[in-house]
Amino acid sequence: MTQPANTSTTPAHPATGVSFDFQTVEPRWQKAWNEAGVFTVPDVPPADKPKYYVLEMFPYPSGQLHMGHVRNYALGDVVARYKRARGYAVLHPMGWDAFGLPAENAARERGVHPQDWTLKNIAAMRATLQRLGFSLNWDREIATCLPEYYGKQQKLFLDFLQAGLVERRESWVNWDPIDQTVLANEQVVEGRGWRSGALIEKKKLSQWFLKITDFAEDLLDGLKTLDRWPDRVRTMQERWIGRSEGAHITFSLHQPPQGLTNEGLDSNLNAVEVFTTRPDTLFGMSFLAIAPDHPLAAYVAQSNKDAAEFIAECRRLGTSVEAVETAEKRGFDTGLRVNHPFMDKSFPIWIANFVLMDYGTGALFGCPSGDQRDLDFAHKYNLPVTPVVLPQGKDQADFAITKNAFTGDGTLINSGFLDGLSTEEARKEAITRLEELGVGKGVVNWRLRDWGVSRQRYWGCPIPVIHCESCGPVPVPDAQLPVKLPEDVTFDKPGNPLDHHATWKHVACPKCGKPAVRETDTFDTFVDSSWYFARFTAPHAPTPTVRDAADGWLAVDQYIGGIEHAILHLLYARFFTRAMRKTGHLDLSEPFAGLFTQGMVNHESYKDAAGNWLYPEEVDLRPEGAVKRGTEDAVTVGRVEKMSKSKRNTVSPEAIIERFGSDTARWFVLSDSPPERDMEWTEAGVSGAARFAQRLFRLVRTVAETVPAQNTCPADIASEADTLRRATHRTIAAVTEALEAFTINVAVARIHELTSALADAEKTPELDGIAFARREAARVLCQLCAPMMPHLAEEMFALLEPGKTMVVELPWPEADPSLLAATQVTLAVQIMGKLRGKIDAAPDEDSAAVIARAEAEPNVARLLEGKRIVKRIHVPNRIVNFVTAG
RNA sequence: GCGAACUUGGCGGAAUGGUAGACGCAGGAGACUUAAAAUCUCCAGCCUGUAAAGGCGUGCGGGUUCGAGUCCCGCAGUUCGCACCA
Repeated sequence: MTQPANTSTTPAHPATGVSFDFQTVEPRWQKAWNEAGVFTVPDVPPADKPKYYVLEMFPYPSGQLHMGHVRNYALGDVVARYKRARGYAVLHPMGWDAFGLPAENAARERGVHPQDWTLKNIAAMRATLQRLGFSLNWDREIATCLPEYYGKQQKLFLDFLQAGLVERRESWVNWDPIDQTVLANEQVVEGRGWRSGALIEKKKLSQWFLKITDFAEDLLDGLKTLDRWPDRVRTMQERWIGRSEGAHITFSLHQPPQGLTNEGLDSNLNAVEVFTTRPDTLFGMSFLAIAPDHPLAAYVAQSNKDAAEFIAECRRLGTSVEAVETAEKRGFDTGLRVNHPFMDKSFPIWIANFVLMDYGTGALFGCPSGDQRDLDFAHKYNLPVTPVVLPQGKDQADFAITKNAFTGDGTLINSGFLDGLSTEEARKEAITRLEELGVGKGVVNWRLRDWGVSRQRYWGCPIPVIHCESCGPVPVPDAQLPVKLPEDVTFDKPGNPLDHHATWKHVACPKCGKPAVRETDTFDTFVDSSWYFARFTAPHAPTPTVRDAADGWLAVDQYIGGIEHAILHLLYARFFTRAMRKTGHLDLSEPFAGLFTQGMVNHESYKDAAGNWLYPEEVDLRPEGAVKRGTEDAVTVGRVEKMSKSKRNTVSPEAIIERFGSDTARWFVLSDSPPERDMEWTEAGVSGAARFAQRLFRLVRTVAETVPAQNTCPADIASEADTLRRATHRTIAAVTEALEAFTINVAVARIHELTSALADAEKTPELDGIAFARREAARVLCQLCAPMMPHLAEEMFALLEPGKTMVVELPWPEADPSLLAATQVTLAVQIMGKLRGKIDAAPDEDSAAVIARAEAEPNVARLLEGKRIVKRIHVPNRIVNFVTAG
């Protein structure tokens, strides 16, 4: 569906006003691009071009595009337009991450149906994106909340189920006893439900899990191949997956505890299995700690009220790791004891609030001298501390552990048969001995847990399963897909509307035909975003993917989004890709070959005297201080922070486009700050960007109107013309390099420089060759700024070369290598590394001549007088450094 | 608490181990204008000095090097993530 480059026409009459009239010009070029179909690509990439898939993380349709989106999509559009100009077939689609809690909150708060709310938001945000002129394939738009998308997701889930990648098991959720609903971690504020204020409890529910741990090793190994990902993201994922080598150790119970009988005691409760990465410190043990959710804890609680009370308290902490780990370390002594595997000693079993049931075996042995948490715990409850690792260079006689545990490597002491061994040797020896005794073994443990995907919510993709009393959970047959969300739901009672829907829920079992009920849970919205990049390659196909399309376009060559997704979303998408390969939907492991994480858009915050937050448009910034517009009341300027509704420090993209135009908005978010870093939105900055756009437009228009066109460069040109030509070609090289390196702020700076050079040339319009050089510079400026300010670029180019092709159809300019070489270089002359003068030299000039000239430089010669030069260092074209003595 | 990163003029930032502060914003001086806006020209890290020049300077403290914003070690501050927000 792409159009040949020479068939499109440029609009007949570019703006004729005194300056760049963005309000009429921008929509006109958007129309011209669309009519020429320049951004449309086929489902299977064309054979005559290399393909390039650029994707920005799709937005959640919250209602309004915000500046963070503008920055994200402006960055992606620079890449898309640049790669297009470099001759690639570019896939650059857009969609909506349209399921999620905010739609349900809106339904409960304002009585609007989640679907209406979402679709309305999508329409508003799509309009803004289109106004911004991004080079998107709008014919590929998807929304995850439409059955066309989520029905295919249900198919994927059933295929995963078939392939053994899905399991049903119990797990803990945050339960709000008043609202009778499950809460997300973010809905739990200081241990209470955000709406009801009730103390929340952990509750166990049967839920669906995707077996991401099946791929733990592969997900870890795959990170090594992702050489176009930021190191920090790879490191974070590596830590998250968390491969650790250690041992499982079985501690047998010392004696049946008082008041407890073995009756009802599971055989594995006769012993406690722990995981440790430090079997070498086993002789330093002083207690054994189990998670509050450990089966043994539950067993103790049956007959011990205090234990039950302590466990209940721990449960009120909620399910987030952060809550558990920041809470004060507390424990409860069960009175039970375990035998030490190597020593004839027993140690107490504590229930401790910092032990996680989800990690390892939910139990650990405490070695206070070798672990800070264990040490703090030991001090609090008066448990003994035995040092077992002696740091290098310390003497055992005066080595003691007081406030700080020693976690490093050293030599084993107080450790029986391990004494004298290194930490590493002791680890191996301890495991060998445990295995010989049959009470332990060396294991690889993963921090990564399986992915619980069940959510007790309405506004999500229904999980396509039917529960039958006789058959158990039964997959919905393919022919009955998609399982559509019922639209006739109400949010007037607490809980999930699907759960109390009269008809939707009750169906016949597909297997036996008896009455059964649908699964009323829906998928975690991370599931939706785990495969959308693949769906974009064949967005309207009846199957989740079409292999020719997916194989042709994937992997995503450049993925762009916020650092906040560094772990979960990216890891889930990497897992889904593997699972989809296993089930035949895809044929690759790594979905995102290149990843770029952009920073946030921040803004100053403002407060009036009463402490109320003010919107930026309510404030006048004056040199003598900020005041409230209209009232002149003093305003306190707060810190620069992430734009947020609660602080009212937001700027609406719509308003900015209205005032300054899309190109200015785009140019500003790309200027100044490096894309990966946070940027500050300022009024002064955006008006500066607007001034530059107008200035560039005026300069190019002057060239178009006053400088005659010339096809070839005259043989003899004035040095001013040569200077401009060199600036032009250096800028092509520099901007190209900057765009390749994603340092777009540097590309912007180089374009500023060439603009100034073109302005300088206006002063000498009569010189030989200057006309050619000016037209060349103007044309190049159109092309170089086009990825950032595409409308302005088209408008200027239409003035410069009327009736020809659009910039969007021109190939990227090439720098002439003969114009890149410097004709003269300036070298710094240093004495002992301090700058003392400068000299000029020919490029790559002979060392001896350069050094002689440097030594003779007056200021250098003066300072060298009476000193002995011991070394002369010459770095060609850079510096000369004299090392002196005495 | 654990994990990851970031820190350079008044501000955003630039800088293959080689002239720190490119480019921009804000500021100052001047030109144009009846005036303002807009535009254009010039100045500008801090300290001493008329100048020439010199001293100091990339969060703080050490180290490697002829030479460190850049590499190494330690510290502080800020930001992000922590599995049911997306």
